[in-house]
Amino acid sequence: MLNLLKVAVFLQLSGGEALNNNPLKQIDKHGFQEDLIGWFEAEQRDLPWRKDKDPYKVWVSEIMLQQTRVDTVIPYFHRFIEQFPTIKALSEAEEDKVLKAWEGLGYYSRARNLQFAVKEVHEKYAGKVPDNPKEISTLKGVGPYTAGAILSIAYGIPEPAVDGNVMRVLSRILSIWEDIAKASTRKIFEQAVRELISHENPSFFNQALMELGALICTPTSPKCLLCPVRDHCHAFHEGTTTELPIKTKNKKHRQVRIAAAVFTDEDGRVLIHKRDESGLLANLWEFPNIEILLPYEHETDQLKESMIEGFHAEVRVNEMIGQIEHVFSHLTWNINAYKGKVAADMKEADDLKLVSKDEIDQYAFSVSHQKIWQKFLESEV
DNA sequence: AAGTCGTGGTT
DNA sequence: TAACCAAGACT
Repeated sequence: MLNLLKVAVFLQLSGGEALNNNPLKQIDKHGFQEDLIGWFEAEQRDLPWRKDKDPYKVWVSEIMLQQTRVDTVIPYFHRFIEQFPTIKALSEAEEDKVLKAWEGLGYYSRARNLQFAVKEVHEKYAGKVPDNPKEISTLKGVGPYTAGAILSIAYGIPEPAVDGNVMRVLSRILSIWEDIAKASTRKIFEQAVRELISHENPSFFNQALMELGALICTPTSPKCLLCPVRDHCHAFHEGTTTELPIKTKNKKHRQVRIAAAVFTDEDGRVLIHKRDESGLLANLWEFPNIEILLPYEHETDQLKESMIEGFHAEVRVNEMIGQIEHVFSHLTWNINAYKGKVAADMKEADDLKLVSKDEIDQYAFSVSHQKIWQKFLESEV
């Protein structure tokens, strides 16, 4: 017999109005769950973090996947788990090794927060990842999404895991016109998931919503004709799939002018500097550089002066080796890269080293500084 | 609430 | 090609 029980999904909209003043969305909850999970069982991608339910591996994958594409994460995940296979292994690793394993993946505080939290699990929780919302949410780097993802996927606990996919998919299915760019909107979708989630298989339910968003219910040109739950989709029936979700656009970011130099000594060793422990590219290595303020004059002199003030390093700045544009999320670096010379007897420190060219690849650099190094190598040919 | 925090792929 | 986007968290 068909189960045509309709379940009212009450949405607590922003503004705190009473529930019965809000739009009421009706959906065949069990039919939706079956269609969604059935599709996921048949069509899910074979991904390395889906081979078992090890909470540590689920955790690592979820951190890596934050704002990062699956195809990008896969090779990083393989290498990371090979190098740090357990909570104990990551707990005991040097931070520089962890950052090196994360090199190129971006959002580097994720790596440091992950290791910090893993140490806490190792010491405070005897190496067992917490299996409840309260404790797991206290871990550094584990926010509402990641907490729900680990709890549901690794432990089968019916907690919402609302990411951008889930908000896009459910905004269409339930016809929710709230602005998903607002932080407060996530709660509306969490409440919707709490009412819709399968208690028999919360893991597949959550993963299926995200998989559907990645493969079918895409931001542009959703493949509605292939969608396993289009019969349940309000936007499909109303013809509004291309209008949802509502997402206000962000304003354009600022430009920052940078002068950087690869300084070598008489032995060909290269001067590198470790960045501050907070802020942009925290604790990564870099080639000495400064931000150039208006009126953009004498930048090589400014760089030389700052090397003396900052490091007591006497340097000479020579020819430009390249101009690099590097785009971050919220700003763009316009880098003028030079090469130069530094005295071999310069005083080194924990955050300032002279290393041979062959040793460079042992240090973790951002992609922006890898581009500078590339220009230097080209200039040496 | 809004800005910070990376990178590479897509449109 | 410039803008947008991708399994967010932190301040």
